[in-house]
Amino acid sequence: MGARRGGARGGAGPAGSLRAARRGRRPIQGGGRGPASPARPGPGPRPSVRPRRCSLAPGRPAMEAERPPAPGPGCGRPPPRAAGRDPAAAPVPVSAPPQGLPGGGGFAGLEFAPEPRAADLGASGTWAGAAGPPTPSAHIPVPAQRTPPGKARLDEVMAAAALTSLSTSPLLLGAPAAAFSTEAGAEPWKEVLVRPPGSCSSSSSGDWGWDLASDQSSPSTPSPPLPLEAAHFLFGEPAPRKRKSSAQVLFQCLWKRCGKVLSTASGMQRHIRLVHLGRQAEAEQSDGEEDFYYTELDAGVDTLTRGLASLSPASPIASAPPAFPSLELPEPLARPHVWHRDHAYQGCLAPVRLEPPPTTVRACVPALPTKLGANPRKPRGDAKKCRKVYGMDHRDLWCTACRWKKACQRFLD
DNA sequence: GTTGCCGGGTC
DNA sequence: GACCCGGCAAC
Repeated sequence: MGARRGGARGGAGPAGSLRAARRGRRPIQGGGRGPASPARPGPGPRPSVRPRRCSLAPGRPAMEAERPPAPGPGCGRPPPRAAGRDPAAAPVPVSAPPQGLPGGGGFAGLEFAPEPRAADLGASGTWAGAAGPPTPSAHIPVPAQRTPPGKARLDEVMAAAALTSLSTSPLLLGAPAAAFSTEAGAEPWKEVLVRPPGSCSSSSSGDWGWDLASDQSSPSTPSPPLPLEAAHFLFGEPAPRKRKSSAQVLFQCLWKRCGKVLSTASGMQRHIRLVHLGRQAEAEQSDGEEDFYYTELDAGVDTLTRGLASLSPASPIASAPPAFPSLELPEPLARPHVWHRDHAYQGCLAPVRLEPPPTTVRACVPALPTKLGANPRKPRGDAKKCRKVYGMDHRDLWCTACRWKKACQRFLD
């Protein structure tokens, strides 16, 4: 390290030479400093905005590795991996798992994936019974042997109930099948998240939501489709993990006594703008600086998630959310990760998400009264930073702020 | 010793 | 404003 610095500035002789030294270091910026910075696009001018890969989950694999076994009696299906090795399921052909949803968790533990694909499954004969065609069950062909015999009935009933409720849900009726297709090349979350910034202006088309706070007082609100997650809350069940690929990102308003949940960031911003900021929808271009307080409730679990409990009390973020009215998400779902776009560093915001360019989505709470000045220096976050995650060797993967030795913008605390 | 990042400098 | 880094404090 010292050597590096020495080269940089230590020999600072006359300004000219120093400047020359710096110039010489320029190409380094990408990583010349480190031993490797292979993938630099070119010697051209430094791009102000660099293509960023999705860094949602630097540690994701680990996360998946430690995914807990499917809990409880609700669905006694063993995890897919185990299924392959289960001697009882030995005769199952290799092509078996349509259940091969990674993580096996399915949507809130309800394994409806097989249902829309019943035809395919039938063709490939992958039903665990394997003895014959899918059983002419009342509603859906539930894999019989996947569960202990005693629980099969319960599963069937639950699956039927779930599907019944699902089939009546406007959301799901309207949702493309891709939303629940497995891999199929479709990444449904993209469709949800990567919406053209302007597209949200066309009425309230895609934005459904409900107001947690006002629900109790304003019965006129059309009851939204009950998300499975919510169903699990209501029923007091621990919500199993959602499938990652279908991770449904919700956005919850953090304004006091609001708690509104919307499905899109743009919708949430519009909600905040209209309801809380009192702006008209067209005002989004107004000053380019707006404060939104909302958090993302994401079923996708990543290592950045630490839950609300782990927020340091000194953290402004911790004090930001006024209240989560009644929404007590199980830890893996409550994702305090909030968006922050920083003008200065073009800090990475979580990739893959498009937001109205001129607005600033903030996690910090400049407008709310906070204990300012208590700590001149921000307490060090315990999140992994770019340096730690990517290492010095991949400095070009760091967020800009990290490269500039500023507060990391990618792994917010 | 390492790491995050503030403060301040250069361009 | 973008970029960079010395140096400090937290770990």
